[in-house]
Amino acid sequence: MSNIIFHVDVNSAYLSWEAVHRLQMGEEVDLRQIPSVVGGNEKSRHGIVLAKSIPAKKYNIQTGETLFSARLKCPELVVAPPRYHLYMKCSQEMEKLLNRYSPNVQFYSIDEMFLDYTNMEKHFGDPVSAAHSIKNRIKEELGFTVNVGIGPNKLLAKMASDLKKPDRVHTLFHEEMAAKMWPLSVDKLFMVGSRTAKKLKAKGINTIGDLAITDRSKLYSMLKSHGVLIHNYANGIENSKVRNDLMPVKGLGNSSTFAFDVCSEKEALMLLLSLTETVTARLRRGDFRAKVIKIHIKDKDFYSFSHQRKVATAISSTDAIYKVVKELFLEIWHKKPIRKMGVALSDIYTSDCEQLSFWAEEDESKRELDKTIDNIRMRYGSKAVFRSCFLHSGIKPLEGGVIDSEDYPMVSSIL
DNA sequence: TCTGGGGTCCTAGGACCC
DNA sequence: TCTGGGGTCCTAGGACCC
Repeated sequence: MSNIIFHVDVNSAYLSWEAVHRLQMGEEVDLRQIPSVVGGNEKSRHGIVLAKSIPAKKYNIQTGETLFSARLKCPELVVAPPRYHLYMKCSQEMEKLLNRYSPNVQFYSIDEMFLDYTNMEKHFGDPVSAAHSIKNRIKEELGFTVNVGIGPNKLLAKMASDLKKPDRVHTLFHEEMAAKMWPLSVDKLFMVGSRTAKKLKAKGINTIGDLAITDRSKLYSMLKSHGVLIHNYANGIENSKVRNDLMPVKGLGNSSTFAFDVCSEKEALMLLLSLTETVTARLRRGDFRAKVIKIHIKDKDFYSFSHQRKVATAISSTDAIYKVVKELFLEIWHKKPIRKMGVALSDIYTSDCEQLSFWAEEDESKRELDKTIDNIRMRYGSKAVFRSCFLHSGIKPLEGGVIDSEDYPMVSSIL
């Protein structure tokens, strides 16, 4: 008995959601019909394309490129600032709608979901009809279009949803691979990015079909385990389950690109403290502790480097983690102006299975204080309490995280 | 007014142990 | 005397995804 998996992919997600919202707000022009993008704030150095309309795509505007370069391609380009909270809401509404078609819906990303349609025919008909029903209901009830890909596993369903866009249903079963997937350029395959594609093409492997018939041992010697993975994918082999439970947290981090390069140690440390506050609050919110603390820095020339340390006991307090963050920073920073910094935590443990240790108690009183502060922030807002060192510093006490358009980070100088 | 943020997984190489 | 081999753990960096 074979599985039927759907992959639902919102067409130009951020841009579609922005367009729908603006129409609802009474705006006349539909962003989807004109060359437009959702893009970050250039003054705060977040000026990249986050999503593009289909007319913008005709100008060869790419997701991730700078707004500066996008405007060179299309001077009349309309740029809309992002509204992440709105997009989260749209995503949740779509998930709710999909849950009416199957109890097993996996939230894969803000704009992509898998739905296990196996054994659902008796309720909603054959897969293609059900997919059309889903697609059309999303359009009618929520106002945006999606592609639905249907396949025997998640990989082929995802590849199917990526075929022709927008507002389409495609199937991609094993017997259809030769016609629908193998002629595509190898970089269209999930998990073949630009680096791998370049290596493959250098060896004359240009299409997914070429990859499918390449000798596995050759791919292994070229790309190690990743070579075997993409060889399987090129042949439609993938068997992970659609899972609607939450994935266990492996690590979490927050980073920020600053509006100005940071040159002083004092300012850098304050920003790191601010990032530490943000990420540790998230850690504690999940009732987690971490053993590995990592910082990463991107300097003014875009050169990136990182430094990490594993501590003996899993910790979660702002102070204990910041102490390590500070050490790490002082060990690697060589005075070069900083564009971006991040703090990331991994090797995560849940508090309930804590191995009690003599040293863990050091963190206990701090943790109580943090808990109190976390609760105040949750109840009265993130600005209700903050460390006095941030007062008049020009630095946000909680740096990092997604930034909505009305909430620009403003880091000038502490002097 | 040029280049985001949040993730996961893998590998190379060094330290260290027996 | 002149250079093992296996194993684990750790760090830094890089690949990929959205």
